[in-house]
Amino acid sequence: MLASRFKALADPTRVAIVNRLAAADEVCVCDFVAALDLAQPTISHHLKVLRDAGLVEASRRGTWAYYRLVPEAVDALRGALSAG
Amino acid sequence: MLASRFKALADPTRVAIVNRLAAADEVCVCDFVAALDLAQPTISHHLKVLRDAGLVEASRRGTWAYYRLVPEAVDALRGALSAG
DNA sequence: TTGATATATTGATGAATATCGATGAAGACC
DNA sequence: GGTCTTCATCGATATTCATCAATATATCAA
Repeated sequence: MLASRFKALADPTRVAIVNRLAAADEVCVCDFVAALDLAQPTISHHLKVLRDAGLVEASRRGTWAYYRLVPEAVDALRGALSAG
Repeated sequence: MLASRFKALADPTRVAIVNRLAAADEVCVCDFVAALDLAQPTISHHLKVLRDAGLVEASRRGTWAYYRLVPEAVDALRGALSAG
């Protein structure tokens, strides 16, 4: 659905995550934990919400997990805000 | 804030309201009540959420209230989904 | 195998939210 | 004035959500 994707952005922490991902291609989870002032499980929870919404995807390389935006999903949201 | 505007869209009913407003310039509250299958106070509540978020504004003409989108606010959301 | 580090999941709790019925406020019409 | 219609607000309730502590999983190194 569309609202479930907007719902994934209905939180300051998750907007901050998406902003960082829009700026840099890939971001490590550890960077989010360092940058946002929240416990690690909380960050992990927010990343899961964004993953479940299809807005981001993750790849694991060694011990680290890297997240990036899913451009089509972001485009879909942009489109929903346009007339038509 | 930005997330509070996304939060205003984090509900199917409110996405439907915004969709209708994007299609027609102005929509009467009574039309929302007729179209969406919810009680009138519930519609009124959702319209207030959108008003508080600055996404829509209302004008009263006689007994009826007409709602329309605030283009700048919608543009701000679109912009937040773009890089930069 | 043992230990250390990086993420994810689970469980609990307090706060926020969607919904409705009842009520209030304000205009239109007799 | 009195009544009807339209919309907003209030009060109550059930559900959802953000957060953390504790624990689990996974990878690497020694």
